[in-house]
Amino acid sequence: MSHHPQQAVDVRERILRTASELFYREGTRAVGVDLVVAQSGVAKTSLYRHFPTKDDLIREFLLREDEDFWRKWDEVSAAHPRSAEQELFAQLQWLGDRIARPGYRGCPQINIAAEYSDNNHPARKVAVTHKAEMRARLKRLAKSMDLKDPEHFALAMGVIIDGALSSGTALHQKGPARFLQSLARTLISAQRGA
Amino acid sequence: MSHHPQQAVDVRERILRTASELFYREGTRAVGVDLVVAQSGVAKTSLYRHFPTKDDLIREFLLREDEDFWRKWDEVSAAHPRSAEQELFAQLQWLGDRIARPGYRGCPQINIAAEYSDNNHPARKVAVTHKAEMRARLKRLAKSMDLKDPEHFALAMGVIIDGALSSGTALHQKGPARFLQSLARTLISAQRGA
DNA sequence: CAACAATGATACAGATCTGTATCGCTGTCA
DNA sequence: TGACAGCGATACAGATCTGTATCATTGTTG
Repeated sequence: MSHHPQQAVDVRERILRTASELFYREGTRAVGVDLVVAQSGVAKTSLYRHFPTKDDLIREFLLREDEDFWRKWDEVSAAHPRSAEQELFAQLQWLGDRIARPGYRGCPQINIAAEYSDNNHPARKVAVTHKAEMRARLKRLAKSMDLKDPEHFALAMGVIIDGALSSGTALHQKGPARFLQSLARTLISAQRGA
Repeated sequence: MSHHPQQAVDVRERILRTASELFYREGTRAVGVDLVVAQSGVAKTSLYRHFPTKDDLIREFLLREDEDFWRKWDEVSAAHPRSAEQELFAQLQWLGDRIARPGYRGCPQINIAAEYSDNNHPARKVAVTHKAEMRARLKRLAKSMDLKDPEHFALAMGVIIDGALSSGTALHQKGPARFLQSLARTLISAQRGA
């Protein structure tokens, strides 16, 4: 804690940042530790001092993604304390924007699940937890909106979000980003009307 | 053609079958050609005689997936000549069943896109074509159903299908399979009512 | 039977990948 | 000043991966 020299966290942080960018852009299996070392400008020894194995580094990469994702989510949530419906559309707004960004290359969690078939891979567990957290939050929002079946709404909305995130602009063209809110509107009115 | 000994197509077929199963189950980057050779019981030389590079083999794997997928689709389509709506629900039925199958490990096309970032990878092009074909067929169905905006329906339905296919039962539990038809019903009635 | 085409078996080249071992340097702090 | 912790640099071990070279074997076909 306070005994750690400042240099230490800088090196660790630089490695994780560089690795995260490369892992997301190229895929974790396509990026070797030597490339991470070269790009981050640290010694290979330092990488293995902070991350025992490459799998640990990959896991930390996904954990960082998780933190950033929910931090953003919480910010947006805090900005819409009145209406859960308004919050949902605001969440879908920045999700759509993210998908439409130039460097977007799919959902990190889904990509990891595609790269590693083993359910016991440490990074895969992080991915599973992420999706469960998403469903829990969607369910909470559905309850606040007084929808008839919050569980059903959360699962359906989760599928829609995954579909938009999964391939993004790569397999689809500009499509997914614009349809998130449209689909949510349809789902909501279906659970209100009749 | 008629000059080819029968053995030739058998060997090629055995290689492709084995590779396809391994590639889908473990991921293409996780499976080496040596494993394909060992599992299929052929000589390594034979593999490289029929497939110049591993990327070619991966591409053929996705092409085969494509063939099987649309053959199944066409069969179901032929079984429902009267109502486009009935056909759509039948298509979503077997898609849902496929997702719920024990060995299901995501959408092959999305998985390939996750594994290879290069847009010029031969297998990726097959994946992009596959998704475009899916949208085209959905749009045709939407037109037959006399929906207001077939293009919008096709894109939205495509996102939903991708979401259900992408992570399947791995990141979600039993969810996606059951919601395909439910979501389609909601979408359709939204484009009919009012 | 003889020519030939396809396969099998094996060894190997060359690259790449994860992880380790070793040593020297530097800044901190008692 | 002197012990020490963290980092950098380099070399390397050991495994794995794609792709090739070589040669024997088999089955078909004229």
